[in-house]
Amino acid sequence: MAGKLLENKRIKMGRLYDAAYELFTKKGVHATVVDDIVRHAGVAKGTFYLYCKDKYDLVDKIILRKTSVLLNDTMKALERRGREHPMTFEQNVVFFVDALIRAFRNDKRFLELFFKNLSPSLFEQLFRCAEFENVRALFTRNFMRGGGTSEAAGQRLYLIVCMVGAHCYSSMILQKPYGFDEVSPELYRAIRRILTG
Amino acid sequence: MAGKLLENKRIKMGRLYDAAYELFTKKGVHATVVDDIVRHAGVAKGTFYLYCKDKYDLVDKIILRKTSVLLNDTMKALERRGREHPMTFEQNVVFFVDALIRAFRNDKRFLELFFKNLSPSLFEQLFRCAEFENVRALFTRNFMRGGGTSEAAGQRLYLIVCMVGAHCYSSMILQKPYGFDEVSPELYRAIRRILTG
Amino acid sequence: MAGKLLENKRIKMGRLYDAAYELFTKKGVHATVVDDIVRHAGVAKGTFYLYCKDKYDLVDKIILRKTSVLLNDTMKALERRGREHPMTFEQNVVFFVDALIRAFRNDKRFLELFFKNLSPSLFEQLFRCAEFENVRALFTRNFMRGGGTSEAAGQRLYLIVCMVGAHCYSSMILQKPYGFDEVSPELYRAIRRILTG
Amino acid sequence: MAGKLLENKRIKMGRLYDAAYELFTKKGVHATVVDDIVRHAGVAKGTFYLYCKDKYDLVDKIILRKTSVLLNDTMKALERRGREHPMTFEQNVVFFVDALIRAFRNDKRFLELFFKNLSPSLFEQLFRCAEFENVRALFTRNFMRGGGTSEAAGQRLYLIVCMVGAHCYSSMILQKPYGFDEVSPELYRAIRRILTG
DNA sequence: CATGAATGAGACTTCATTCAT
DNA sequence: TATGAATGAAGTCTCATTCAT
Repeated sequence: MAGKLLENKRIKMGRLYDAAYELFTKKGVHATVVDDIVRHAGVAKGTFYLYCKDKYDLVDKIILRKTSVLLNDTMKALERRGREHPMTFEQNVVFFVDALIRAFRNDKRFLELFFKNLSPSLFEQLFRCAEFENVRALFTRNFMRGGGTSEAAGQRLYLIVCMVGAHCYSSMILQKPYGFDEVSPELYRAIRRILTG
Repeated sequence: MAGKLLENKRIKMGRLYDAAYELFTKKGVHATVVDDIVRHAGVAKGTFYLYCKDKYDLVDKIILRKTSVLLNDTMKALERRGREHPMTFEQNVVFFVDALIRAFRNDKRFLELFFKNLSPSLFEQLFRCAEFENVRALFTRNFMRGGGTSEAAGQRLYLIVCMVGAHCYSSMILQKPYGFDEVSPELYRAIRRILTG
Repeated sequence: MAGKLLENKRIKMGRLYDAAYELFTKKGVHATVVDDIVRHAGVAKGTFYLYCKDKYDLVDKIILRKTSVLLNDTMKALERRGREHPMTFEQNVVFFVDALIRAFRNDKRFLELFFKNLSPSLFEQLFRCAEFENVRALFTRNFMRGGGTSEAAGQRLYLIVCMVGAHCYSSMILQKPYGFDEVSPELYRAIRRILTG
Repeated sequence: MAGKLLENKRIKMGRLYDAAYELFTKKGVHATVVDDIVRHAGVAKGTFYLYCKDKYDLVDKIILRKTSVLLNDTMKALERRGREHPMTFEQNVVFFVDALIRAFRNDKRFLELFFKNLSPSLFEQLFRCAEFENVRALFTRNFMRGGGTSEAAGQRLYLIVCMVGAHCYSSMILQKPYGFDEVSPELYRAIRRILTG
């Protein structure tokens, strides 16, 4: 019995997530009204509030889930690759950055949703999630093998993520002042220069 | 006469800008309603729509004006300083980055307003404004003196701005994963590494 | 259960209709604001828009309903009367005209609301409604018994309605150039002259 | 000097009348905003209120002027015709009705403006205007020559005007339930039947 | 007289949220 | 749990009218 109810609940949530994701990325969060979401999800309006505090809570939940999956997939790919060809820290970072860039290119609407809705509370949750912790641990381990400190590892990775993230957003969403590919040589050069020496 | 009317118009606009800026940065754009703005500005609601298409138009106008002023001030300071102590490209960039960081630190709420409301159309306008053009021209000139190409100059400066901007936002607004000062040594190191070699 | 909800819905609609009718006829449509209507009906503003597209949609709905009821009542009275005393076509028309005039006299404000808000779309709906069809059918039947064509029946009835309607409006609302009763002898004479011969 | 100023005033008024007439008949009175009128007339908004109490006052003025001109022209034509071929009362009425119908057919938008904006105050003014008085006097004179009373003359003419006016409005504007021409034979028959016997 | 920027009441509408069923 | 009608605060925007210039 309980299993059936729980299953039902998962289905409803899933329908809400999918409908909301579709609408948020297509029309933006502000322009998407709860009515749209429940109509597309095929549930009643009251049901929405059974599962989410409000519309913005749902945005956070969606970003969090999507991001976890993205990080997890990338980590798995990184490990698979690492087992076949042992990689340096630098190679690791480049592989990781490439994976993120590819993910964003394939889903620019998610890129936009992500950056437009970063809030302290969401950021907080992101940093607490297990997937993120795994990523950080891996890079720190690798970096320290090369003689660096754990702090430097984290910070350099962080600065690179800042640079790459902002560049993705700027070039893919705002489409100014450079196209993404145009800057690629200088971007990879900058990444290497930050990591080495 | 006409002078008085024009003066009056400038005053009204100014009051609207100031009130809106105060409210947008304090409560956020979404939570600020036009009624608040006009009440604080001491003008009638109709007057608001005499000057702006809507609330979001006013956000853009405010960011545009604030940014122009910021760039302009920084340029002037840079020139003043340059006349006293001739500087290399690297020193120029560091001076400029410092000025922006300082501005953001002094007004974190503007930092937040800025990054939360970057839209393609606003970005477009920013890049067309004269102040921005001046900045780009100066750096390109300086960089080329050191033997680099105009393209490399623009792109490196752009990547640095991406990195610094995202770091400011992340550390000052989201306050994760690092505090601003904590990362400073690595940040300046990264800037130098990107610019040189 | 559903019955209770449906019942509730009918009550809300009814309260809106009654409040709006009262206000429209008292202050005019233009001067009646939706806020007034919902305040008098004791429902929320949102509820108003649950039932009507806008204020003018409600005007149409009210006129349509009132008119249907009026026609229906008159038809029933006509039939009752006809069963007791078989009537000629002419007597039928006079009976009908009398009923309409009496209705308008008793509710001059409805008369005004009706004529001030006749629009092509409302007229269209009026002509499609079942009650109207019944009236037309009855008269045509009666008229043809006297040897006339269906076309002549409809058109003569129509011209009489034009004359009587305009006279009611003119004399009762505009109160110029004649009072209603003053013209009555000539009016009934004109009706008989149009119908006969 | 004074002449020049007066002349100027007449020009302004004329421009306002023309612009307003155009807009009122094209978009309706409600949808026409004072801004539209003054923009089309090429005068300032304040000027509008120098000449009219408000928008509805201007509607009345326009209808009054147009109607006077229409009545006047028709009277003149009637007299011209009467001098050539002496006419009976019945011929007079038919000539007059024909002229009105023709005028409405040529300018259906005026027909609509006229009937949608008949108000007690406007009606009052219409009946006081000299042109209207002339029409009434002429018909009464003619009718009394045939032995009728002045009252009957006025009332029969009035009932005919009611019938014809309502029929024009209904057939030309609402376009229901009959087209204008369809009913013409019955209409003229009804007019004759009302007038004679 | 002429102007048009400023006014501000108030129009219409939306939509997140609640709650009786 | 699930529903969806009802809510009403809050939203954006209009436009007739005024008044300082």
